[in-house]
Amino acid sequence: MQPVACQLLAAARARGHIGPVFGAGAPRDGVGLARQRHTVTISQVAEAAGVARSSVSRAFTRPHLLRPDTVERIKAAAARLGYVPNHSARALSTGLYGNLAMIVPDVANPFFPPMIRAAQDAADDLDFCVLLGNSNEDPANEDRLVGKFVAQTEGLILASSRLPRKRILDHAQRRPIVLINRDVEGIPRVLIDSASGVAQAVAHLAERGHRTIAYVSGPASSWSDKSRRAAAEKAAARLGVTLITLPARIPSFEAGRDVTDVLIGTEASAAIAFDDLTAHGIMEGMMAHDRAIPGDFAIVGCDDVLANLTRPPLTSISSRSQEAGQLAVSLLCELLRSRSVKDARIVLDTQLVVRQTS
Amino acid sequence: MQPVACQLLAAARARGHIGPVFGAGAPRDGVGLARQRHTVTISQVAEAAGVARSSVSRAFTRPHLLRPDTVERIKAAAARLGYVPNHSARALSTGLYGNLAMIVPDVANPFFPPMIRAAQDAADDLDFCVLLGNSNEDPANEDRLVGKFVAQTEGLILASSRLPRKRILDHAQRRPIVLINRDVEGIPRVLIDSASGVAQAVAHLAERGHRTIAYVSGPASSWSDKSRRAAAEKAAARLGVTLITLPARIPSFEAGRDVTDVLIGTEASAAIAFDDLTAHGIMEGMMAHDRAIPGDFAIVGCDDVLANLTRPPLTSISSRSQEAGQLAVSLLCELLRSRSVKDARIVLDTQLVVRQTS
DNA sequence: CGATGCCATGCAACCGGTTGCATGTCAACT
DNA sequence: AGTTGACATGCAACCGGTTGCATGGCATCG
Repeated sequence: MQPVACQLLAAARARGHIGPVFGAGAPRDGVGLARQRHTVTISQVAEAAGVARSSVSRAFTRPHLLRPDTVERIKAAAARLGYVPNHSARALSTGLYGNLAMIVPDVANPFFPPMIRAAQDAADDLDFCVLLGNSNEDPANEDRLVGKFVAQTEGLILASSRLPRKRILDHAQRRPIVLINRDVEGIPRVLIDSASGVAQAVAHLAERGHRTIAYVSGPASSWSDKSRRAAAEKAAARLGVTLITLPARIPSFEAGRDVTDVLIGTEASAAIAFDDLTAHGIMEGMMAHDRAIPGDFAIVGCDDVLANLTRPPLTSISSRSQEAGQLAVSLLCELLRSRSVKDARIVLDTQLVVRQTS
Repeated sequence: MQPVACQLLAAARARGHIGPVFGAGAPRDGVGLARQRHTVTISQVAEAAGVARSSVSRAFTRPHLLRPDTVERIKAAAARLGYVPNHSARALSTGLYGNLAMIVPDVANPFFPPMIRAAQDAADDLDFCVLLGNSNEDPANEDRLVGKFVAQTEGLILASSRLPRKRILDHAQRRPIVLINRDVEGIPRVLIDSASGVAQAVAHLAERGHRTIAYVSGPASSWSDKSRRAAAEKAAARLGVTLITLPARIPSFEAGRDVTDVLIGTEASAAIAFDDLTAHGIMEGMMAHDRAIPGDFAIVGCDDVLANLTRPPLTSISSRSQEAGQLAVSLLCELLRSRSVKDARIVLDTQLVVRQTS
């Protein structure tokens, strides 16, 4: 690392944890953030334009109440002075923040960025700002983030929430919440029903002659994982093939690679993984053990985030994460308008995308 | 799509664009967002605890000013009522928002998520919330987002900003700004110096006997692109190899694949691409034309976001996006503390990572 | 020409915390 | 016992917009 960088980081570390800058019950002594330099306020614009403060306010929020030339004059003065409305003041008096929050387990997991993007674009269309949180797959952390965000957002979107049901219900009582890939009755939710795709995958593998199939699972608290596993078991039972389940804690390339050793010791000749990352790890693991894919071992991923990136291209189950992100925002707005669509449950079904690993 | 989803989206569309909910100069008539249900305020806690409002405030922000048992009593009352401090009110009176904003060209471009995550984790440590923006590679949009965010953040991080220099300087005058991968004098910046890696790549390719090398460029307004191209030209000149440059507008798999047709018509036997996505597109394009990689054509990517995902694994130039994200936050905090580190310029050098496409 | 009413604007209270200053209490010290 | 001062708490102004109500001007109508 460059010396400057080191120095700065060291300085930051040394001082950084003096105390939080903000947050519920946080003392702010000794942090010494410089207060924002004096900004232009509505009063200064009023004075410059020779009108009352309220007229300036109206010029921006309800211009039809003022004479057009007055609006013009005020806006000109505002522009000249570089006036920007103070968000907090406005939020305080209107009770509206203009913010939404979105919390995901891991921003860097390729499943989420497209979803985040879609949600953000949708929010942006409605002129909301998006606060993004990263729970790091940790319920306690997720809970903390919700606490941080509720104080400045109209509502929250929790994607693949790892929170206990009870906590979600608690939070939902304070602020509108929409869930993605988590099924809690009474809370509006958008579910990507990978179960349908998983069932297709099992059928597909059975058809190719596989008699024992492994399901390599994901996070225990994940609704998606539960639903995928259940679908796999059900389909297997119906088709008379054996299904075994292997755990792979946090979904990642490494987790998949590590589980391969166990996988090789089983009867399974094919695996369905919780997600594409895990599947890819298994692919590499198998190849490292000189197993040909799909000749010796077939693999199906989930969420289809890698598509043709792998060699051979990975068979996977389509995900509709972008639609989910967008719908979650729509749903949240609906919820904000009328507190009535309480129990929406939108299900997006999925398809098996056959490529060359199966 | 499911009927429910359709219906909801239709409803959202129909109503959605009545007008923005918030924002500078946005009328809020007719939107009809329900005001947040009545929340517990400091006054209610004060009454419940039998103290003045100011004491409640102090119990949370400077408890050492109060007798311990009073603090206890107040906190108990607050907890019982479910009091949560109002973020806006606090921000209004202190002038501190506790928010940072980060704007990137494209959240879904795999280069950014790790950087976003690192920045977010760093901000979280300092108890800041992060507002995320997606400029969609569009300067006008980026400008608009800055405008939306300044009103509620202490400072902004612009990653790979596409804004004209002038605009950046303007914005920096209102709010502290830190840049990532954009070099504007007077604005603190963190630069991932891919030039060093690009030079290594050219040398590496020259050594393998390539006499003509193509540089497939990225966005014209990108600092990274300019610096990579310059480094490639300089290294080529020094080593006596010919360098040709081909444009590929927005970095993506498709752009890379599309440029292949042109590439094949040139003398080049190797290419360095603006990023890994483009490189991957070129790989596929070449394979579609029955060119072997690296036998017939060598390819080097940049940013190393795909690593061993491709077949054969892509030679690339390491990026240090996570460090960059983290450093940007440190730098911004530094800037907030003392308005003095005005002209920091942190450079992170990079390395060629040789895999199997070269 | 005076009454009527609409329209444009101003006034002042309010949103919910924070904070400088004033006040009151009590212990310690002369 | 009286003075001093530290400490705990209350009071009220303030942060910067928003908004219900009051006011004054002007055009319209009878």
